[in-house]
Amino acid sequence: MSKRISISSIAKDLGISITTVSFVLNGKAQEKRISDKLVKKVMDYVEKIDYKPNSLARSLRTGKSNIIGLIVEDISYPFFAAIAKEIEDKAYRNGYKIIYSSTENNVGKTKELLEMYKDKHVDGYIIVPPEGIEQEVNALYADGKPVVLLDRYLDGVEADYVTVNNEDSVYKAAQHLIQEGFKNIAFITLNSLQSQMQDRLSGYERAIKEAGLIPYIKEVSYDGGERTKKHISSFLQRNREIDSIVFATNYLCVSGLKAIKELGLRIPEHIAVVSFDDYELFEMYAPSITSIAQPTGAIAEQAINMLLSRLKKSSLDKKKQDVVLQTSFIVRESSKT
Amino acid sequence: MSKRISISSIAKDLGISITTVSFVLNGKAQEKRISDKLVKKVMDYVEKIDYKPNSLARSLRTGKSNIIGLIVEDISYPFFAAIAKEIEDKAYRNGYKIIYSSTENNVGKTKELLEMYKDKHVDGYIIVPPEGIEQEVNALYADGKPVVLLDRYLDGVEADYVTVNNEDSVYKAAQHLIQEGFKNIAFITLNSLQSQMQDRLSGYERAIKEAGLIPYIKEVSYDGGERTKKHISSFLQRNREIDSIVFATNYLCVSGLKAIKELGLRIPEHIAVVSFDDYELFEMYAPSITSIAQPTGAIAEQAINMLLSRLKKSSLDKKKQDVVLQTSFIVRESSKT
DNA sequence: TGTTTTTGCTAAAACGTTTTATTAATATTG
DNA sequence: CAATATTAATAAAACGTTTTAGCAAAAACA
Repeated sequence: MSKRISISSIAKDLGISITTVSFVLNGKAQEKRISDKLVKKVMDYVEKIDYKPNSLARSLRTGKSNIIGLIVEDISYPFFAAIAKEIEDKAYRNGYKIIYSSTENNVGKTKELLEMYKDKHVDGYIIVPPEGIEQEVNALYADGKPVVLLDRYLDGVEADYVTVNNEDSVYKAAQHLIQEGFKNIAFITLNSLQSQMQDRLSGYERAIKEAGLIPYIKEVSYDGGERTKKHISSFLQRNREIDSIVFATNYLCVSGLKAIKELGLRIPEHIAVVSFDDYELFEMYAPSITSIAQPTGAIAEQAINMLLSRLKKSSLDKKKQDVVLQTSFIVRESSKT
Repeated sequence: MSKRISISSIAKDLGISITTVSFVLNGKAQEKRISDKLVKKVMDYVEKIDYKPNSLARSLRTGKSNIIGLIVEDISYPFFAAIAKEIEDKAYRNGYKIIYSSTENNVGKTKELLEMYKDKHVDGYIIVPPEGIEQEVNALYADGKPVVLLDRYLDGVEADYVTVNNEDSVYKAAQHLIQEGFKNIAFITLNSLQSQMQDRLSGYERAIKEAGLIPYIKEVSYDGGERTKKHISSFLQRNREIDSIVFATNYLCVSGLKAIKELGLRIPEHIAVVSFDDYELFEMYAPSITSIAQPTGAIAEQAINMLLSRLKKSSLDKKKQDVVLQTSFIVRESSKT
């Protein structure tokens, strides 16, 4: 086993000082007036022995880790997995690595995660925030760590945001159903106070109100399957006049589709369906399901770009940015008369 | 801004030595014979000021980072996303964090990733290895870093493995089709030399040979959509006698389903379908698709357990372990006559 | 009592960098 | 020619830990 190679072993081998080696390695040769000859000597040697600086030592000294913390609700949801992929890819190309975690919308777990991330001296954060984490996020900001929030809004938090036009998207989706002639349009959503859910609900309510229709709102909790399906099923049975549904998320819609199938209802003849958040399944399903598609690529790109630019200039002075991206409405068979 | 709090500031505040504080903090008070009184004093103070050790400094000194590197093919594939979630969860509960990356089966990128991970002093690795990375993986092992390989096998590599019974699963799937009376059974796979793909192919070939049938093997490359579909489509058109297909992966099957639909063929009347790797879509599709389900939870759990146990005892002496988990065969409508 | 053991604690080195302050040598100026 | 400015390089401190080796006092022993 060869002796551990370090900046000081290089200095010794070359008969020069550690400082000089460090300057050369950090591209400060010009600024610090190291002679070209010496620069070349160092570079050649470093090349030859394939020296790689120890990033831990560097981080300890500089306080920068070149790590970005990514905190999403659940990395196994297609939406977040897709975003994670894009973010990782771009971060990697900029010399950053990603540490990720899933919050499962649990505030306690999220707080612990933030502790651990801080401890690892993460340089910046991309967070899909659960409710109740406002203080901690503000603390990060106060600590000079850039934060970009994703997917949802947090009141009274000084951070950059990337969201989509939730209200308007659902408004338009409901309008589409109205135009197609549906009269009793239901909205099935999570029992959650998260901003994106509230906004989607508002969009529905606005469209229904404008059209002078009766709102049918059902809030369910998502448990990954059976119970959610049951709740939707009994809701539909108790309100047989419902002729169409807007689902607030794609997994709720999947549960809904199962419920509808079990009830023996046909889409769209008996009941029309529109879902927020597109999903491969919706394209393939028979009938195919109309949906509101979020631009995952653009969301991820915006988020990582905003974070990287903050990291570059440590420009916490710049005013906070809100970016609202546009969804696209994909009309398929499930909503046409 | 309060002065940065460290082990030495604590020592100073308490009028004792750094060493003592460190010993107490690391639970070595007993061993090092620090008096109970002093231990309590330190602990109380640490509690009061909510001191958290700087993990960078600790890592620099100890060479341990408490970070696990997770390298998968593509974090946005449901299979890998599901595994990532489980691994992250368990690692987190054991005080480890996960850094992840996607290789996209690119050897060059993977090598770079391993460089970066080494640089970050990652303690252990869970890798879904692309072909051609054998040397680098062996180097990790030689370096004393535990490695667990996932999903596929690498010849001549000293590492723990977690895989599934690929050969046998496909053998049984083909047998199932044979028993259902299908005669011209095709196998559509990736043009890849990866072990899991080769094993799946072998299983198909064995079943076909045993039954004295003609093999129909089509290797395609996966491009995420259109071209793959076209290739499958033209393959089916050129071989109209084919009455059933086994797909080697779920995304190939999705492309296949699109091709089949476009050709106007009905499942299973005109053509039966079985896919490797279950997918939510298969359960919901009309007709529902028979599939070979991988136990993602068990795979992830095995992998992280094996890695954690190696990390605990740094027991590189222990012989390498191969764990082969069993898939389950889910018969649905697409393969029944 | 004098010697050895045990107890309780600590000094200082090491991990591998970055960066500030400084020095010595050379070049430029008045 | 002496004084000043520039060039080229370096010593040493700092980042915050862990850990080896050792020391002084108290206790146990002969």
